[in-house]
Amino acid sequence: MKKDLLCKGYQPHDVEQRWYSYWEKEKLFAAKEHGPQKGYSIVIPPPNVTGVLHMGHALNNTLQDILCRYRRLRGDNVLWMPGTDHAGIATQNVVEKKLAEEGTDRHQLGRDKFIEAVWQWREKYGSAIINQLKRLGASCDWERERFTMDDGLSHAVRKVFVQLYEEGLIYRGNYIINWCPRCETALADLEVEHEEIDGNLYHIRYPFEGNSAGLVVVTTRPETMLGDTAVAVHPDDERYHPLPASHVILPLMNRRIPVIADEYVDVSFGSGALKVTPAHDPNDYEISLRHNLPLVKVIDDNGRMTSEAGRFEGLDRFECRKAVVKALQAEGLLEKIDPYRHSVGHCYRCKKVIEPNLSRQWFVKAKPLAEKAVAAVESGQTSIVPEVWTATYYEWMNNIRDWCVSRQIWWGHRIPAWTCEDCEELIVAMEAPADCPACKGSRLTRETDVLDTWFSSALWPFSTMGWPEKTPLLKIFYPTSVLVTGFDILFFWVARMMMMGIHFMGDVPFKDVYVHALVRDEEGKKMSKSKGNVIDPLQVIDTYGTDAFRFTLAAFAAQGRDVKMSEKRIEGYRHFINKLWNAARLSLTHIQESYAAFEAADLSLPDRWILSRLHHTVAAVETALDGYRFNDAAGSLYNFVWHEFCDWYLEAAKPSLYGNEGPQRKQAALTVLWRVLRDTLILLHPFVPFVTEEIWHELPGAEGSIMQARFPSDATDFSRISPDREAETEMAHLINTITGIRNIRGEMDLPFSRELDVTVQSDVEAIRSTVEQNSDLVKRLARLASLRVELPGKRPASAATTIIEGATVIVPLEGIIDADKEARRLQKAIAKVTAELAPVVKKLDNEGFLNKAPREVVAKVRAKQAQLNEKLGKLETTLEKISNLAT
RNA sequence: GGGCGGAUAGCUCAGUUGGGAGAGCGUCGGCCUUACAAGCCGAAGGUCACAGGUUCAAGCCCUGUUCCGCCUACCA
Repeated sequence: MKKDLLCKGYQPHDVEQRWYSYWEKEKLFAAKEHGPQKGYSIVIPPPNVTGVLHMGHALNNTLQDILCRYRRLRGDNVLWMPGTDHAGIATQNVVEKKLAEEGTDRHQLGRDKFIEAVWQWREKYGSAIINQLKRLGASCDWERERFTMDDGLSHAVRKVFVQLYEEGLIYRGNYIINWCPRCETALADLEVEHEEIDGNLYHIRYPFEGNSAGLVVVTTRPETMLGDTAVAVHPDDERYHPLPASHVILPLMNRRIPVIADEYVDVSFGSGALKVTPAHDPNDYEISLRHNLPLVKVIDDNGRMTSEAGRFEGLDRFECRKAVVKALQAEGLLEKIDPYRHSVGHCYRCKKVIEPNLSRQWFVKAKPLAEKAVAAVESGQTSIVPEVWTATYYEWMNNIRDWCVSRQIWWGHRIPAWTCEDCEELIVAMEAPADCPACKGSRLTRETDVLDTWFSSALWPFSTMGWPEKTPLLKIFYPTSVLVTGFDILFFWVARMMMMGIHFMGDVPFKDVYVHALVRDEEGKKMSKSKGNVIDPLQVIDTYGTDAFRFTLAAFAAQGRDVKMSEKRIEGYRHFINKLWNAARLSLTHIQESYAAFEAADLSLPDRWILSRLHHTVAAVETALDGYRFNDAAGSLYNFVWHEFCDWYLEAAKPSLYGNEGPQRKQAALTVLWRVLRDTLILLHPFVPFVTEEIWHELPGAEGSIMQARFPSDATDFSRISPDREAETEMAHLINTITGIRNIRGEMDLPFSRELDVTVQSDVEAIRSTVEQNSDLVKRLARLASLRVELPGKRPASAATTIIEGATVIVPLEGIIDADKEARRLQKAIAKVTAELAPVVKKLDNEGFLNKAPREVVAKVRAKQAQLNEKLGKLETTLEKISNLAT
């Protein structure tokens, strides 16, 4: 026995480090670029370079790793493509914060220097999350690690941009977009988080010219009134028939603005009169186009009031709101303020209130791309699992709007567009043009905007594989086998990858999309730093070990339900790892070599039984993983290892293993034990890679890494293990007998140290012979002095009795048992059987059931009735006997 | 406003074509039985949210209600 396994408890720390470096050194994660094997590929959802590993990453990457390790065991050529995302806004924010601490900012540095600083930051901190993924055991092909800003991917981004522009699928224009005054950039609609906020509805009177009456408009953002260029009413609104006046005077600004009629106005809201601020509201902007209204921009890109805001110039937008309200009150034009709960958009990066703002931006025309992406799912080229998400996917895709892809930040892929200073020609090209193709002028200025981060990640499945080159990787691994992701980025990322993949590769980016749940805290709340309910995966790994953590994640990853995580649950699965460890310790004290084949004739009933159970477990794990039912796979393994292998098989096999039954039996038991342990380790390896690798190297005959093993059902010797129904039935008889005796022990307070004499009576030949042939086993596991097996007949009056299927277990306890107590025990059992019998009888009394239910169902219920009746009869007889003794 | 999901044992949750209500943790009782006290053996505990319907049969299918949660939306 090796020294590592002397430890009574599994110690994960050095084990994890040791084997991870071994795997890397041996290049066991590497995908092959040629060879006969089937390709299986996953691209990692690239974490932000600024990121630190959180529970979401842990779940996401554990599931991917399980799939990759499983497919390797199945003999596939696996590519798990790793990498990180440059995360434009997030990274820029981090570096800007750092600059602020150093007393400078990006404007002082200038664009080039700033970008250099970001790259430096990335060199220094960008690999943090990669190392954290390694601690999780992630078996990515690290030598292929990519970054969305590296040369190859940047080239792909430019290529895609230029082609889309040339195809008319990218355009530039002035529109109202979501502007974050904090980040000083435009955002896509998706990047705005709406939140219900308690605000106010301000009713403001706009007087007519030379007439104080005027119209009342309502708004939640009074500061925008400074930019109003009209008031609109609905053309069918009779209250305003005919229009009361052609113009009103905009308060505070004393601007004369028209009253117009537009069908957009909702007559039921407020007074039915709508203030129109074209530069700061998307709907108002649309109205302004229809009526040729001027645009007045009163809020600048920093959220401060512009010179167009008159005396409010320079005020912050929220300060201005207060000032405007105060000024209106002073002039008696503020009719009232009602509390009003409404939804307000916030920046998904910095959480500040976004401002709809008019500016010139670049857009992707999404509709034509989305249509094909919808068709691909409808036709089944890509399946979304669980299926409920397909509806959400369709819903969004079918209502998709153009995607604003330009960002006014510095860190990102700079848009490959140039404007000619002389003739204003717009040139979009892969490389900087030498001169203007229209006027031959040489004064060209490059677009300063960069692209949305999600633009480059939309290309991830093919850009990481070397596109636009025709690489072997693309040939073997595109489309990828599955994308594993959380539903929170279904639109941000998955949908856009679908669009880009289909458009540029002519094929979907993945065959399956497995959408997993979110990890929440134990109360079901989203984990967040501000709530303080965050569990740090790295700390969990330190405390409980990676394997325990991974198994917990897998066991709770049921489809369609969030994972509620608590340390207590992880602790429970640590016990499981330890159980496995100790089962291996026991096994390895006996196993001396690899035992290739077993002689069927030498196998005991428990031997045959555990091999049969192993067969079923292999099938269950396979089915579960093929259907992304990780919790089912984990559950099957947990039950097999703990309750079948440890609780029954190992206990049953001990005498054989210790040689008490002769060398032949010992050899047979060792052969089975070796085989079951080996296959169990392989089955478990995708879930708990470290402990299985550690044990593997102690297992005689196990060559190399467990990663190179073959999955049991694919192994050439697996056919010798087959389901054995006879063994399962016979073993059930033994388990029933032993459990029956233990039950009596427990309920009659008979300590384990007290050996009992037991009689088993049965009129079923098969049961009698099974129990008889395995009487040593029953005696040992039930702790008996003697065991008699006989036909039903006489029995001692003073005894405790348990009725099991097909037999009666009798524990004579002359002078020791309490007759009253036994009577109560029997009465309880009778009550239980009676309760079970009721619905069965009811069914059989029902003619409809007898006529219409399938024959086998009726037969099953009849058998159940017979069995329960027999049990009930026996219990009643026994009770009668004992009652005669009771006082 | 639109859409989706959830409600099963004290807690957290499984339950895949409708035919036996399950697990883990917790609780209670008993065990130092030569791998494991991070353990072993046993027990208790549920009108499957509520009200109807379909069916011979409903946790599962249909309708409605209540309570949570999430996504989505340009009514100021």
